[in-house]
Amino acid sequence: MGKEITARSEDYSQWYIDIVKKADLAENSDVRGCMVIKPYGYSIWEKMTQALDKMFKDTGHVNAYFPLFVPKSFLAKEASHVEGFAKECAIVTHYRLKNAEDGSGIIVDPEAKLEEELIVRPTSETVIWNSYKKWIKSYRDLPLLINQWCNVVRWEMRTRLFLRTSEFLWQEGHTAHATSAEAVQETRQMLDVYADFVENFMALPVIKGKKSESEKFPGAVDTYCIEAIMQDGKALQAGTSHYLGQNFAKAFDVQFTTKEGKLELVWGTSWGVSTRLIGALIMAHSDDDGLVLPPKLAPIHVVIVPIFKSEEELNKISEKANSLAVQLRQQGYSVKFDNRDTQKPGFKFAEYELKGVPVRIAIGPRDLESGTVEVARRDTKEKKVIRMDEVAAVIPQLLDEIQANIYQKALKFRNEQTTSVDSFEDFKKVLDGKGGFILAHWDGTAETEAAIKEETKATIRCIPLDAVEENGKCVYSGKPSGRRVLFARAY
RNA sequence: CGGGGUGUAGCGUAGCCCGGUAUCGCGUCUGGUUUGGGACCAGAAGAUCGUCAGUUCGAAUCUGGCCACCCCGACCA
Repeated sequence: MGKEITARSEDYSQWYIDIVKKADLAENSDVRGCMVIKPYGYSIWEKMTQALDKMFKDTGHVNAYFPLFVPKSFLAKEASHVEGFAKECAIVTHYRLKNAEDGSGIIVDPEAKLEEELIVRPTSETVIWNSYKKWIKSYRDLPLLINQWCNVVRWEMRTRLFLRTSEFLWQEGHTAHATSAEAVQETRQMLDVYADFVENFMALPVIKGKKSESEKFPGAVDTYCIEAIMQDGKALQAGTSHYLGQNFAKAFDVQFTTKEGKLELVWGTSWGVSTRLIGALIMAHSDDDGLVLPPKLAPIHVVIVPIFKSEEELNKISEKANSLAVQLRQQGYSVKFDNRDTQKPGFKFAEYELKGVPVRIAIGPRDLESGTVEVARRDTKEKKVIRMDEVAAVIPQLLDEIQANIYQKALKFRNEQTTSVDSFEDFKKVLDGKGGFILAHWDGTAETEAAIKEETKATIRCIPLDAVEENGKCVYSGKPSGRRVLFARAY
């Protein structure tokens, strides 16, 4: 770890990059704005995708795959959608290279210009709704509940590992329904699925809410989101679920025949989460010794580190370690026995702490004599010696405890970092002081929202779904407001 | 695209003001001693100093062009 750089220091962003690199999760690619996700980082993504995919299937969705390329004309069909993405598109204009006539190397063959340019998908609404037009004819074809795991490209000006890269991995659900009510319900259901995942797997509390008009997804009628808080007090949008109304059905002319024989436009939703969640996981839980992974997403639950002087000693320890590993694996845990003789135990301890492995078991000569092991937990750094025959019973309990503890710690932090303010003075004071979430009254206008953003860099993260109705005055304009909304500076 | 900055070994850097073929740390390799919290000692390998041109007997250092990257803004999961 950097000497003076800590989870709360001003150089938080450097601290974050340090953790990503030292835990061996990812690195910047030589390709502009792109990221190489290394095996350990990818294994965390796999844990996430497995859990999410199961949740999607459990709510009736199926997976499919649609093309990477979006014809320019598709994108243009929904006016606000193009407008929203136009500034960050990668565009394919040619389909062939050739040797330059002057021998200067390989060039784009000017004769191989595409009739119509292809956009590398920034999101797939348009390609998918183009298919839906062909697939949906009758009420019997609805609802259509499809998810796709893929990569998308958004040509961002400035990028940051996991949080914002030109290309990223994600999941995008696209559904079509016969009624508005059903589509709204789907939108809300998937928001709940995301909140459930982030809270129960990532151990990160979130606030569910609705985006303001200016923050909503281009092409959506309503955008719902979950907002989490990071250790530096900034907010991070962890997932979004959009109610599309009939916007894309109109744009792609997707109509169905109702039971009554009438022709109607279908109602849509879309929802997604990305590899950004890995960034959230790091920024929410890591400490100055590295990553802290919640057990439910840890690629390795338990690492066993032998402490030995001779090969003979290692053999004796291996026997015990392997039998422990077998027991734990039978219970469904992922166990690594690190018997390398090229690194010392102290080095291994530090390395697995960097990687956030929740539980470490050390076995040395002393333990062989007394029939014990040393168990250390990553979240609190506590160590205790237990009998070897207790391991199979103690570890599952300990992992559950760690999962719960990490969540509680994050929840406590979130609560401490949430402040209600009633004046713009306090608003600015809190923002520049402790930061975090601010609950304040807002008059509901885009002008006020923009003015606050201009003056403070804080944005309306969401209008919380559980906001209590209370009469108040907008902190900026003094006009009446019926509820508090959530402000913060955000990633 | 505006404002600022930086390019020196696999990584991080010193040297640049005031020209004389490059410093230190990490890592790597070899040998030995070590091994219950990131080992130590000794040795070795590894850099046409981003790039092109200019000034000069001589350029990492001075001058100019180009390229790349980073930071701050605008944009964003």
